[in-house]
Amino acid sequence: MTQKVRVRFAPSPTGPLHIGGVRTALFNYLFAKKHGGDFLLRIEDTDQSRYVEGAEAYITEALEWLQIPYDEGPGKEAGYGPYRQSERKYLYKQYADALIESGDAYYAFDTAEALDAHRAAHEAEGKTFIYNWHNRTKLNNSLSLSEAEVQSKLNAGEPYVIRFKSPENELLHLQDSIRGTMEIDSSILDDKVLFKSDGMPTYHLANIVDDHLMEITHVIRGEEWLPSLALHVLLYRAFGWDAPQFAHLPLILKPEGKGKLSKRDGDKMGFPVFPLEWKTTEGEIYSGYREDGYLPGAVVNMLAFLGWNPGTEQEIFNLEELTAAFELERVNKAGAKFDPEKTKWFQHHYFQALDDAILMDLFTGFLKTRGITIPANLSTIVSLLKERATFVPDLWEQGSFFFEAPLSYDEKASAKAFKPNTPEILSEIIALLKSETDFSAPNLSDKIKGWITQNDIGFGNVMMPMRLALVGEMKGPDVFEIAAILGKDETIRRLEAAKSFIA
RNA sequence: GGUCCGUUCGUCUAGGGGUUAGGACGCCAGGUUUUCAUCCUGGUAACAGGGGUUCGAUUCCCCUACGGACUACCA
Repeated sequence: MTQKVRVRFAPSPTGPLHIGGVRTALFNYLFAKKHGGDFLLRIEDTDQSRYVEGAEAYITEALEWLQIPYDEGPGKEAGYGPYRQSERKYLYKQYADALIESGDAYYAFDTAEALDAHRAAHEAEGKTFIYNWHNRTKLNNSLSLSEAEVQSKLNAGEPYVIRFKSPENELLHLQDSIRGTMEIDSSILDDKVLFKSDGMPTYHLANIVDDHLMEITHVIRGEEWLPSLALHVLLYRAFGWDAPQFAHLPLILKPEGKGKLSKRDGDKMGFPVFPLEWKTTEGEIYSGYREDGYLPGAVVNMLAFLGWNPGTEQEIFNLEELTAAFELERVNKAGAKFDPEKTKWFQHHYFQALDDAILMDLFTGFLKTRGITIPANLSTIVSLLKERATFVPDLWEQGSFFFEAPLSYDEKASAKAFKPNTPEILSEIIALLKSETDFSAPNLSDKIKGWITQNDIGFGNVMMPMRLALVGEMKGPDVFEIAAILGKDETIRRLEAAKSFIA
């Protein structure tokens, strides 16, 4: 029987979702959609002390912005909810109890201080303290204590945790869709806490129980979970449940130096590591791709290629194409250094592909916040500027002179372009323009170029001063296009201004 | 320290027992644009090291080095 594919993205609401988490969500989404399955969002908030206000809203907003919606999750109940572990709290204890019943888990009464002391003592001898078969009978738990003692502690309300009794001396064969088979000796495993003294399950228990109850078929998560895979597989076995298929995604590393990409790298190195901007309660701001002007399609495309590739030479993929091409088997094993430059390249591509009407709206919004009056020929201006831009503000950067006359002239350029005879040339150009009734770019081009050739003045002596007069720098679209957009009066005004500047 | 995972141009990667080791980003050069950017063309640049196995290893195996993750009553 083939089960319907069901995958989940299970973040912890401890802060903004970073790019690595977004990629995990994306791969889950792609895998689900590729196989006609469901993509669920589950909030893993079993650690109340780390709960951050607004983090969950951030997660859903980010997924929405990137257009990778979940089929089930908070607010989208589908019979498997609730989807926040804090709201499922009542569920977990019985499963922990069942494990005690079957002998796969036990009560432990060791205090945090006692455990710390053990760790310190071991460390002093250069050894590592592991709570498992080799010392659990010497510690304070239901394996070392008599039944009566355990019962009296329980009755007395003494705090306890429930630990998994990991097997000794067993060679485990673990399967991973990306890494193949791995062998682990169960003797090195420690007896992880499944149920905390505060009445909440740990990640390990809640995760397995929920994945089972929610009928998850494939667990696609970050490589940082690889070391707990053995525990999880053992847990499924202890419950007598079929384990889902696992896939551990490679890490995303920082662009330079060592280590995985972290919160602070972004703003330190000048690129966002978060999809959306995030403000901490302390007032710190972490920049986000959305606020920095990136298009969601570009971010998705970039993320998809971090650790995955289609095996062809195609690099530009929209969400539908990604869905069709995505295969877990083509995900890499090695961690990938994040490259902000490549992200810009994707952004440039998507920006160029942006619908002109949408771009007009975006740019209009930008101009309004600057208090610039919107000219009637804005669409012509945008079409001239678009290919020079990667972000909306670039349009302004590249073409502010369409809206404001230059206040100064680029020093190097003016030293080169403005010569003693320039005022004289400008005067003649002005005279020529004054008599012109057709102020279209092609006509202007014909007339002025004709005049230059006729008088044998040299193009550089006319074109450069003209550009400088109109733009202020040596940049921008064709001068005649600029003049046409500026119109007769403004063009002449700027040429006059340049003339008097030189004189 | 222990356990596990990994290692192809600077970066993302394709490939896989016999290849001129392919593409993309970046960078450099040329062309277009009498400016700038875009764009086009070309160039630069890699199989971590050492042992095996093999007629032949970048590809398979082992070791070393390096990188990373994990090692909480966090996820």
